[in-house]
Amino acid sequence: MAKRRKVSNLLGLAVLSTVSARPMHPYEMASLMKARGKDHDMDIKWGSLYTVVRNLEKHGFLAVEGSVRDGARPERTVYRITDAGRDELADWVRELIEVPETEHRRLEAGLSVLGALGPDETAELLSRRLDALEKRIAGDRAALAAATEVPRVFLLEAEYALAILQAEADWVRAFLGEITGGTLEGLAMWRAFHDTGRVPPEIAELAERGAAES
Amino acid sequence: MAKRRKVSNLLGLAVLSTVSARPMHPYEMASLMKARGKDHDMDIKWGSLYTVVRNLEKHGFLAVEGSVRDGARPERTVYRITDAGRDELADWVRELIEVPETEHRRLEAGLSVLGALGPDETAELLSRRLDALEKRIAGDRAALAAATEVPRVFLLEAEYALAILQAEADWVRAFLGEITGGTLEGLAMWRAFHDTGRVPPEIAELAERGAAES
DNA sequence: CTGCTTATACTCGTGTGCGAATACTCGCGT
DNA sequence: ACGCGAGTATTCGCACACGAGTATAAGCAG
Repeated sequence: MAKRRKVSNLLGLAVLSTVSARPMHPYEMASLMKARGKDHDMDIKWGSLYTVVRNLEKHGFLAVEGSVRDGARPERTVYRITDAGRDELADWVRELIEVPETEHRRLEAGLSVLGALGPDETAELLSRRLDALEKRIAGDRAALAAATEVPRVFLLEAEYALAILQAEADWVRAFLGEITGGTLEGLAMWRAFHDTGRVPPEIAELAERGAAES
Repeated sequence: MAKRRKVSNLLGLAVLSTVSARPMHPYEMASLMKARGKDHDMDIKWGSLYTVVRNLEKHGFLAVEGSVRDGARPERTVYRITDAGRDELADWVRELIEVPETEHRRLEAGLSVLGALGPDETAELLSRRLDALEKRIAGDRAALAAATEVPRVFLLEAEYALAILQAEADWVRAFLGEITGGTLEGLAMWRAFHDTGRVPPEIAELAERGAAES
């Protein structure tokens, strides 16, 4: 059980990584993150940024370098990373890389309550999802291909995200095929349940047991 | 921009889906969810349960059916779903199925700050991750295969989760191969950066640009 | 040089997620 | 007949996330 982080918001990881280059003030961190596509994988919430920075400081991962007054601008507090901060950063990355998360995918949640929808509507929705997915995949793939001058080491996240997106699209396509093709086992039951609100009781019980794994 | 839900915690979705069968009190909902593998995809936080139920009630998706005193037990409040609740449930599922989420994967975050680790350590960590992933996949696959009496319609989430897990494992395996095989473009640079903390400045700039997609 | 927009830089307040504590009851072993 | 652990059912309170608001400065159009 990975010990709970003092600061658990992943924005904190991005902050640590960003200030590890040189001391800077919060707004600059955010700008830098935004400049590289960081906001793409992990969108930056302004409200959280300052809270997170303050917490990182409280736990000794950041220290106040000083504060700069630039003309009449509001005073900006400049932070630098501490040794503890570097350790935390490394340790955090290690955990993220080593331990496969128990992901909570939204589609998974949706699929688990599909009873609320009928098969026909589901098929319709899934086909829209598939369209969106395919557009996104095409766009991302093009962007990746266009970045020829950038060494691949810097594009790993994007490649990984693309692979997962692709797997999702494949799964959705296959499932959609089974609904429209009528080959899905239990399709009739699903339709009946949606129309009448009833499910054969012995089946209901099976469903309870069914998902209770390992 | 999918309109923000009044109650955004996905636990609320599970609650709505569970009480849609018949009125019940919060603890019973949780037990039911736990009984089917719901806690597997979406682990139930006791603290959140009562908050979420109260919020669902506040927004008119649940209504108090009454309260039952069973012997000397503390009084239990029984909730039933309202029409608005059924609408919300259906609408929510529609959104989850139709709209591909901007997922925030933890591995993605890790990969984006890999600079903090060297290639060798990364390879080591990834190979551990791969082991864990493969064990999990084997286990899930076996559980799925063992549930022959359960119609597939009830096992969709598990199948989907498995497909994604498999894609992750594949990607990790390929990436790991590139590190250990030395075929990863920019590997030398990565190693140099980790050892010396320096990166050729023109490359640094490229990296900034690189990830800034569409 | 005046008024508008956009960027800079941050603070505040609200809601809520959730760990931990509480308290009572039932069944089982001894 | 009694103590104890497991199950039942819920409350509390803190810390955190983050939307929305604030205020000033720079750029630029007319």
